[in-house]
Amino acid sequence: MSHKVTNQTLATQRVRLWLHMLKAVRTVESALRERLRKHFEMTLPRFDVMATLYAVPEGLRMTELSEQLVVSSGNVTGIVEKLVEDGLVERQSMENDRRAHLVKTTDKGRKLMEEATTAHRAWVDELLNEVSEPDVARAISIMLDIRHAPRG
Amino acid sequence: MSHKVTNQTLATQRVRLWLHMLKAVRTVESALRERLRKHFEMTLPRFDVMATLYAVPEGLRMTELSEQLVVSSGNVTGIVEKLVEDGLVERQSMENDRRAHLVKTTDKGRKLMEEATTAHRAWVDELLNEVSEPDVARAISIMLDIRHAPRG
DNA sequence: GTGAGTTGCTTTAGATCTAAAACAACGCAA
DNA sequence: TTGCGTTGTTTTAGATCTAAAGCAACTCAC
Repeated sequence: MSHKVTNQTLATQRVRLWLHMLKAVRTVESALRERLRKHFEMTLPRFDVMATLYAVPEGLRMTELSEQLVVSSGNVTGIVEKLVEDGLVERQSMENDRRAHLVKTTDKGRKLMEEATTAHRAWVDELLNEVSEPDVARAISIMLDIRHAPRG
Repeated sequence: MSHKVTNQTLATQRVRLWLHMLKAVRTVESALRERLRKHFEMTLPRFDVMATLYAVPEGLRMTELSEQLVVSSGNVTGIVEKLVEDGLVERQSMENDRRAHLVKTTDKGRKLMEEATTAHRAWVDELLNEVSEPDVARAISIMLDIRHAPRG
């Protein structure tokens, strides 16, 4: 049955892809982490939160942050706490729902991210330098396919 | 200058790709973590180490493990320690280099991984189900490009 | 209105992680 | 051989992370 054989091979290839995705992500993360620490004395998770907030001046709720970043809500609580201590973000209670908090960057935070996002963009461009424009588009589409696959 | 504009757009697209890669990886990791815990009472990092060792019966040194998995050596020390406690792997001192240790799966570990790798393969196949065969090949190639990019 | 279920977030316990220091073993030039 | 830089791992301190429990606020059918 060539059908079965084909599927098995495809499954094997998908596992291979998965492992390569993991390695690629960890390699890039490692490079970004090192540079963020060196140039901005900032950790990668904190930058990720800051960058997400920097892109949305109105601010985001904790839940929205954790969904955007695909991390647990408890995790976001801790990171935001540190960022508040550093004066980079501020939390506001929401009038229509007293359980929720709106998190937004402070002036200090925006000032920092003005430089940090520029550097980050350049670093990512450099780290993904080998990926051509058509491949970038194709890869984005594939990553979206993966994320939106029907979950059993 | 169309050259500059083109490059800026490409840089922006590369950042977008990077963010999509992160989300895709975290989404798949999350699904795998949940299933590993449910079906095998095992964490993802421990499975990753086990799977790497399971593929190499002769065993691997700590450094080789950390390079394969793209994690710090200190991290591997901790994970392997837990796996030894669980009787899933064993450490042997190497005769030609007394600093190094060879880590290999035990019978118990191989027995477990016999089932676990099968399930894992099926899960990954399901989670990446939307990715066609040509796209899988393309994506693998792109991931390799990223990992082997010249590092500044 | 009110009680049950849901939601938004924090807390807790415990497992990863990294960076950097510490150490012992190695290798090799002088 | 002896000194010294390198290598392989572990240790340490501290920052993330997740899962799950805990809590308060919200919703909505009754």
